[in-house]
Amino acid sequence: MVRKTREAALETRNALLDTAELVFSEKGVSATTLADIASAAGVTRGAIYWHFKNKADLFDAMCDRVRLPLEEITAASAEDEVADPLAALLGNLEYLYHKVTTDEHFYRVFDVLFNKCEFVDSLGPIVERDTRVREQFRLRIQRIFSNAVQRGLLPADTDVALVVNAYMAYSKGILRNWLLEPGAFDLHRDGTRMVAAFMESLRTSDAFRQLG
Amino acid sequence: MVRKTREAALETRNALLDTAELVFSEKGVSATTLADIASAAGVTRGAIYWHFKNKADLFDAMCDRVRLPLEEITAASAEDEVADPLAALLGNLEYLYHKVTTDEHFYRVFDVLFNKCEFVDSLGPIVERDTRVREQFRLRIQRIFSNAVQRGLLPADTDVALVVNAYMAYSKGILRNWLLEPGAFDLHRDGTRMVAAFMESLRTSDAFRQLG
DNA sequence: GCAATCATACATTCATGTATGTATAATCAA
DNA sequence: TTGATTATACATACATGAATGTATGATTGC
Repeated sequence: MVRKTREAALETRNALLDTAELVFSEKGVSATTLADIASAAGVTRGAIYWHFKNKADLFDAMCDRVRLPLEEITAASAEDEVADPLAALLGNLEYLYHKVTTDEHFYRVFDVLFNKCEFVDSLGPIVERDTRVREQFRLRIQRIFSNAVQRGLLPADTDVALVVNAYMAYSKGILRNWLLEPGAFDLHRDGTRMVAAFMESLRTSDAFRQLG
Repeated sequence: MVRKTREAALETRNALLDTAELVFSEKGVSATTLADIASAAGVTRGAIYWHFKNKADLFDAMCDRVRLPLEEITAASAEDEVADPLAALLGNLEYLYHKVTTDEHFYRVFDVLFNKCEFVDSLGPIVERDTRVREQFRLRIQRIFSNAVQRGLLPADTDVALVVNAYMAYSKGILRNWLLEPGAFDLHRDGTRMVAAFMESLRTSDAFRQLG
């Protein structure tokens, strides 16, 4: 019983990635063996080694299925020309929160990335790319808030660097805590409320002004 | 060359825990072998198996050196009798941020706990206890904010549950992001500013009021 | 016929746990 | 005080299992 059509091969590849999400989420990345994934997917390790180089490569491919559509979304949001950059940023985040709550792939992959794997060099070039992605993300957020200051949406003496770090910590912390306890609150509704309050406080609170 | 005095034995035990912090932080918990820790500490695995049952037990003891003094601090803050519970909470968090930036043990253990280990059952009863600690923590935060509402420090229609989740996500996200990039901002100064702005926004923002 | 898509079999490495050895400190008897 | 005894604090050696990577085999589409 050996599948041969290219369609069927892609099917098993996707099934392997689906299963990897599940097993990684349950047992953690480093604790799961390739035999675990293979048996859970109803195949043997031979199938895995045919489609992927090793566990790191499989992990990488699993992340790509989430990262690629996510990059399209954030890239699609025209950053400089938009009238209200803060509202656009909040809208993007709201979409992410919505995606994580409704798309099981997003949910599991983020769960694995945040709580079920160790960000050390053993994962190969994954950590490096994550660092680069984070730098890109930081620059993008920085531009958005600077843009908001220039447009008068935020006070002129806003401490943009502080705001950027606060936003990254808050938005990520909300997602991360929800993944740990999905029943604690409604990520889409309440997460958006939290960040909306944060956006509001940028205008009202003196704590975000530059230190004299 | 075999040490024998109880003093020397405690010395090697502490040295093992110190080394475990370093190696765990560098290679991740599951990727480090007991031989790694032993050789880095200048002993053999025999020393580890004498002082600890296995890697999970060693990990547990490493966490205890941080958890125990931390519990003393939070327990020492009288919760119900304090005049301004929000200020006391902020003070506690500021102390934690201060500790993490100045005490290398706190820094490394939190780094390991947040970014260098997988919270799965393979760590034994550690995950269960972490869940219990989180529940206790949630209850404590809940009491603090409810107390603040009753004392009129926060609006009467404050959505306490939402505030609790927001505080936990924010305060933890700040710490976690700083651990990933310690150079991004000053945790003690800026982290406190961020949470102070959050506390302020609880009074001013409508987003934290209960939904009609 | 060949090449793709797996399954199977095998060799290697490696971490763990335990068993044993050993030298010294602590304890105690005389 | 001293010598013998015992438990301590490790080091060393060994057995086991398990995961990996690869090599090879088998089957089928093209």
